[in-house]
Amino acid sequence: MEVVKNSTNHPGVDEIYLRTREKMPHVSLGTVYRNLEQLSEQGYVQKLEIGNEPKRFDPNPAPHNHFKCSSCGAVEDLPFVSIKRLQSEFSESLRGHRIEGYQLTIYGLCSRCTAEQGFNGVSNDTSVQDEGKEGG
Amino acid sequence: MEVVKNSTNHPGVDEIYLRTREKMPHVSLGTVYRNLEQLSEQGYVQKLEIGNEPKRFDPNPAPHNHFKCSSCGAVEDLPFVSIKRLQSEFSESLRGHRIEGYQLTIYGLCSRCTAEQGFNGVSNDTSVQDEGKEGG
DNA sequence: ATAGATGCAAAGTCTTTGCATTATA
DNA sequence: TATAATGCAAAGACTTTGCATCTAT
Repeated sequence: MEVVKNSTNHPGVDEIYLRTREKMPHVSLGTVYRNLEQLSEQGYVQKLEIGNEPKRFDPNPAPHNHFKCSSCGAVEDLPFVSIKRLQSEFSESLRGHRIEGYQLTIYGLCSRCTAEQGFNGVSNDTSVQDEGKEGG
Repeated sequence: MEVVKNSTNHPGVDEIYLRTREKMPHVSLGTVYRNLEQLSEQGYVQKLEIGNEPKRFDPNPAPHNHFKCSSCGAVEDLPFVSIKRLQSEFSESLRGHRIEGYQLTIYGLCSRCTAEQGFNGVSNDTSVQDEGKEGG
């Protein structure tokens, strides 16, 4: 089972199921769910919950962040940001709280989709919307 | 319908359904889902997708972040962080990407639960785990 | 033989949808 | 009357679970 997750990017259960069946043609969905759950509990893989999409699994169990392309759907890894830094960002709001972790997903177009859609060649440092705009 | 969301914190569909029924005893779940969907599309409320929990709705439609208490389940609001700042954090990884938005949820114990559980009186600036530890 | 893993399908949770009915302009 | 919203229940997507069977010790 573990080989399946080590071989791909951020597959969903359905993809893992199909890939597993290529090697074990009569494996069942239930088994895939059960094993994936177990593997993530044991820290071999990381369960990803992005929006309300079906779960994905990340072969990298270390905490890190993600970028989700809203065009092609690809999920990329982003580095982990120090919780201390995060906390200083929200120090007023989080006074008295005990922070255990966080989940950050940035949405947008990946570099390939950005290029394809040809937004006047904008790139990372000019394409950012002004904050407070894109939520409404 | 809108009064329901303005009256509470971050209710789930089930809670909104129950509250609505107090005033409109024969409203149906389907109607609640339909109207909530519509209200969030129109920007009156904000749809919240935290982990793989059932959807919640936030009366505040402006983009902002959230803190989820892993003990009592409460969801608190956190201020919005400039996308520009976020981006500078990940400038290397996001080169060429077009950023549209992000979703950040911090997990932990809210101040009430922290106090109740009495973790040696730790507070916001000493309770943080060292980064890279809490994920496994 | 025993303990655990698996296949299969049923069940569960949350959400969406079809359609006749009801309310509103 | 025409248009849109609603109730109700069925259906849908994703996930979990029960149980008999199979595997490995």
